[in-house]
Amino acid sequence: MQSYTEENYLKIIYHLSVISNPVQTNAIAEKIQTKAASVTDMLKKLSDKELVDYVKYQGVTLTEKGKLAAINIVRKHRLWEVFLVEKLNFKWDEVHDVAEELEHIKSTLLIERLDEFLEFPKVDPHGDPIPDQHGNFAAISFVKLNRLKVNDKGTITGVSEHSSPFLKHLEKLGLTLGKKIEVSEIIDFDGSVELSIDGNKINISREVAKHILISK
Amino acid sequence: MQSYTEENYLKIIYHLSVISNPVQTNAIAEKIQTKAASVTDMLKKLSDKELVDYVKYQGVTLTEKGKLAAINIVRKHRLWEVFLVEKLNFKWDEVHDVAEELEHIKSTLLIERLDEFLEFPKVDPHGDPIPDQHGNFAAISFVKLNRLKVNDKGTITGVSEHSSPFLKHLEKLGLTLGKKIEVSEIIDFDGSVELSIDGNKINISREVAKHILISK
DNA sequence: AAAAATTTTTAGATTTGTCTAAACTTATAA
DNA sequence: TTATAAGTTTAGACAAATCTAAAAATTTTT
Repeated sequence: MQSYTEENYLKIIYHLSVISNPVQTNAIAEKIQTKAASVTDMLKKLSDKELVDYVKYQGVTLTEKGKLAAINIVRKHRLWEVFLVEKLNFKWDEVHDVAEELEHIKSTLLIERLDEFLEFPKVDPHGDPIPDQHGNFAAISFVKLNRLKVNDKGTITGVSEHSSPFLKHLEKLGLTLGKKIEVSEIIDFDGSVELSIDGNKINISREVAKHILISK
Repeated sequence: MQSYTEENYLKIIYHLSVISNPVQTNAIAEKIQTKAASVTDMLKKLSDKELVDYVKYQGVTLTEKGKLAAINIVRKHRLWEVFLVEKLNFKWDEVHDVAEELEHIKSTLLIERLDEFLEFPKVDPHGDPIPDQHGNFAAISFVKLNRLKVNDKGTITGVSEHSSPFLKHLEKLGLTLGKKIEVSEIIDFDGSVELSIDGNKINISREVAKHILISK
């Protein structure tokens, strides 16, 4: 069994390893809001427990065991987010911190019953896929909104940025999951994108477009 | 704000202080599964934070601030228990350990929304009252089943023992919350009680009867 | 390929909560 | 009222997770 802190490290390493593998000490330190020296200490510990493969100065990779543990935490986090939004009327920008705590509750029965109660959701309120008990994800295909061409259509199915200000901004613009959009113009000057949504036209910056995931 | 451990101490002191006040070091040590020396250390810390009044060798009492903190944890514990039983189909003997973890999740919004979602329950699955946001309990009156006389009638409204074996035993006998019972005989020899319940007659030991709470 | 910059690790200290063993208080009994 | 027992506290140590400062390794630049 892992401690609360160990679980957080595993989860962060998991998320970072999607971007680049092996994961660097400093990258972990930044995400976990701690110092590189503390990360080194923890990596040794996780390595002793065979949750990560760690080579001094070279970074870490999750072992199969570590990866399973990490995915399990991600599963719990995302199920709790669904619960908060669907059952307790939280907004999608309010769920992260609470789910961050709830994800560490240790009870297999609890999480399986919660999954059932929520009717086995496949994605969380940000469109991220929820792995099943065995750690398998349903394949979800999407493109970033900034990659679309003029006249391309699609549905908003996710976001790649989870900060509250960003999510509130999208909410205000009506850019929520499930909404259908069409690209009406791409402004050369700044790369910003003009969209049709709900019959209106709105302009969003390239920076915002980058973090909106679209499926056909 | 209190740590996870501090919260546990406050909760235990609260429960013990109902039985005898001030609360003794050893009583806490036993409940919290630790050594008296560790308790002494923690009492000093809680005293520094003005959560308890602590006099060396004399025991502790919760301050108003400590009592509010403790009741808030009890509130969260009991609301989560209701959630587990009502929404996730946990049995009443399965909820304690999970609620023990859930009670430490820090989010006022979460707990107020949960309360609303559960439609403001007044009691938990064991019949214990759930304090409101301000720490007020609804008055619940009851007598212990072993105090009833022959022909006395009443409804099971609570239990004063929360162990899984005890609760499973009651469940097997059909002695669950809300059930109406009538005392048909009290056996002098061992103090055991014969009850009518659902048209059947059953015999329960005095020890079991002591922990069943009855209201008229 | 040596110098400079960046990244990472080590060494030693700190905090929280725990422990054992010994010392001290209070309560009980002879 | 002294002796004994029970309960509590102190002193000193330890494990987990963190930190700072300095040393070491790696990468980048010149």
